[in-house]
Amino acid sequence: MTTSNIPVPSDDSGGYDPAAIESKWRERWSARGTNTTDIEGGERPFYALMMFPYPSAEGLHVGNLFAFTGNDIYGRFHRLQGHTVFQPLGYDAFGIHSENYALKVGVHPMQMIPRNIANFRRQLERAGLMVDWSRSLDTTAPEYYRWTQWVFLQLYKQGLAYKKKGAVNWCPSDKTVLANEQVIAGACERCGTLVEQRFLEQWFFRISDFARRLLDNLDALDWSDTTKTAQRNWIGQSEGARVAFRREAGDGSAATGEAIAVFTTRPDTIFGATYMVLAPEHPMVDDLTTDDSRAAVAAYRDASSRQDVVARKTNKVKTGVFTGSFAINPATNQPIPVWIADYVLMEYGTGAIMAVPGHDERDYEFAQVFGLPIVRVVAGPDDSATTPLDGAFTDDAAGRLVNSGTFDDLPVALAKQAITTWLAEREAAEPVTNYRLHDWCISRQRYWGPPIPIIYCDSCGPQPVPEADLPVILPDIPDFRPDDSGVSPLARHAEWYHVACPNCGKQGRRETDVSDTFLDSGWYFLRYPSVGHDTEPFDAEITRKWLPVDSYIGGNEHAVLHLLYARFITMVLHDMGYLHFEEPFTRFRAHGLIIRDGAKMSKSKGNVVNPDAFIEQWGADSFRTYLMFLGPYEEGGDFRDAGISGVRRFLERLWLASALATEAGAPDPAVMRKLHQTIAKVTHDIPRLSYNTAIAAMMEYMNVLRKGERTPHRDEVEPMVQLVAPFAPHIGEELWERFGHHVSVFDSGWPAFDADLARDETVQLAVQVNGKLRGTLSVARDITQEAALALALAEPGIAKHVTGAMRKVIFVPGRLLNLVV
RNA sequence: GCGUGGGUGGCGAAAUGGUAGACGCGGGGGACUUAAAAUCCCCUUCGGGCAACCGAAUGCGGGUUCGAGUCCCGCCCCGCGCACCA
Repeated sequence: MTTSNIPVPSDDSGGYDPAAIESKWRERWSARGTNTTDIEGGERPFYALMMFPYPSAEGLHVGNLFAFTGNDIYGRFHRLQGHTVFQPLGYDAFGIHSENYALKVGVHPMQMIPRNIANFRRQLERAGLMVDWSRSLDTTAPEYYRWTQWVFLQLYKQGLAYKKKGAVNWCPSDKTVLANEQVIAGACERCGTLVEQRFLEQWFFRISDFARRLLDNLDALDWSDTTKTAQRNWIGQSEGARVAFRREAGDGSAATGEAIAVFTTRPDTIFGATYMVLAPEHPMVDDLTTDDSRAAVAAYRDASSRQDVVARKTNKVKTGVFTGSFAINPATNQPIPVWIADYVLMEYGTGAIMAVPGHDERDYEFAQVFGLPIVRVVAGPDDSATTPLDGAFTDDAAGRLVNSGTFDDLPVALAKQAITTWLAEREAAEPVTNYRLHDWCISRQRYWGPPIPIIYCDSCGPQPVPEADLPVILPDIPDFRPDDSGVSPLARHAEWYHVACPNCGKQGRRETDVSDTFLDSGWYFLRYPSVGHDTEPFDAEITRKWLPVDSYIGGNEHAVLHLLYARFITMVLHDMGYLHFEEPFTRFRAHGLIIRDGAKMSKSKGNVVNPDAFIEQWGADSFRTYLMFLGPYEEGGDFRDAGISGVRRFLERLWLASALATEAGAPDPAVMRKLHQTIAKVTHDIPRLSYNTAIAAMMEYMNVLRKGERTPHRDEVEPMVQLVAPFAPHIGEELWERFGHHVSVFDSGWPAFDADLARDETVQLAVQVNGKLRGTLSVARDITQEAALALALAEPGIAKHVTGAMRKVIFVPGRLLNLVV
């Protein structure tokens, strides 16, 4: 029993019992359909999307709840502002995570995933999220992946899906394809064997065709700059030139026939290109290799193919071999040797480079190892043409050309253009924009994913599965373990694998690869509002009303790939006329990470927060509010178990104040002033996701409210219930009901801010002398400089610091007075 | 290496160029209680002082400004991402 200076109500309506009111409101919301969105009729639609979770067997992670709660507050706030808010949540349940876990514990994913989802659903419901569960989805359900396959077929139709050989990680001991995350420091995570590259025929999407658009559209999006920058870097645009190096004919002159194309961002350094390097996999290598070099080249290519695709270490010593052939430098007309080396990547540019050891660090290292000539063609401010190089000189901003014929003395920036133009006139170069972005490999030689809807026919070639035949059901096979064939386990199931060719009817074979999980998540936001429409992936009218997504919140780990893929899919569907927008997420914010007691949470450390236990002990409302209070939402925070008690105390005080609130008398103007200042602060902070400061402001208000031995007035408390509701929805509903309302607090509107009520009549004016604080004055808000100055000088504590004549007075009305002496 | 976000009390953190440390945890003291828990009140950046007060302080060194945690230049350290991208 409380013995506070606030008297206990005589008709004690009971203390705050989170367990009781939370289960009450869970049932109410479900029975009343409070969280079900009126998709067709709702006005001012607002689509508040959060990244869907992978339903792990361990259950909901506190990081998931942190993310979802932040989104929930944002969505509930918009609902209170009068929007019809749609806040769906589903499960990203296909993929390597589930499959690996299933393999480890020996439970089939088709049994495991539904169990996990049921557990997630239970935990999510306890968290009090305003999720419309009638429109959930599960990427592993045939009614969902039917349309994932449909998306693949649309790209195929557009010529944006194609097959080519691509590198995969191969463990020679386990004889299986490994995902990149299963390769640790170049070795198989299971057995430790060094991983090799293998080249398999795989499906790719031509996302690189969209590089320019994906880059340019970023400017107009309301995304955080860090996310935009991450995308820009990933797309990796660079301006440069494609330069053709003709092969040397044997007599020092250029041969006719196919030239070697290189991409360079430094055409200005071409006079310093003293050799060339091709990637070991470059298609011209065979042709360029002379008989004398054939054995060495073959050995080198073999060795480099054995390297894993993931971890090519930066600081290793450069290796390579001479092909025996020469090419002609189009600037100097001199023959230069053609080498192969694995520091040149086939995937970037043309797979071949002109090597300028004087001005590129990698080329310099290589030239040092193999004794190749190093020529200076750019001089810094203190260098001459003959200043020796003791490393690559790469400071191009300060450089001028030397040893470059008629281009000597030109600054680097001008020389880039001049030399490109000069070479172009001689048909040896053209300016090009190159992108780092590669095409998206969507093939997975795995079981747990949507089968790629293609049928191979010996007569007709690859044929798309007709849309009417979708979905291509993933069969329930007991042995889903990958084997040493290098193809998906699906290939072992003849009854599934053999199928009639949709074109000629003869026996064909199904594609046995499944698609990347990123394809599942590349379009799911289009599906949510149309869940239940079984004849189409998304309904045109609903999509026009609800999309693009108004607000998207998710983890930084998806800031690059997932968002890029989703943008790409959206762009393609837009171009095909299915969508009226080409950018799916109008606004995106990444939330931070939760750590615990200063360390990352991990099972091995045993410091993983179990949300169930905390909700059990403290209630979901306290747990949610604490998660939002422990740090800035976009940065994350440090979970300390003891910290939650402060938030719980805050909610207890609100409960008590509501129970005591009276309608007798009038509200206190000073309290009302603070209330309206709090309304302003919370209204300002929520859209900025500054939840921690919004909560702090509400706590501050509660501290003001309970000062003095007075019974709070209803008008002082009731709006607080609305402010708190997005954070602590159950107590929000309960107190709102106890104030006599019969509709949900979330349909009650947001408390109105009254600037007149909020205005302070007196302010604390800081008085500085030479910028040092020497006192404060309690003065009228609109005091003049003269009056403030007089008051300040009348204070002995201030006046004593004014030792000489005042040279200057700085006055910031209502804030500060600075006397400069 | 490149990119990116940070560095503020014992701890989590606040601060449109204008009173650094709001709010909360923890700690100390007190009230209530037979007692404890809960609750309430006061104190809590550091140094000096009985105190009024004085001085120092936002990773380090400079600069701009009447005034800098905030802006500029040069460093150091930590987290995250990418990693030979020509």
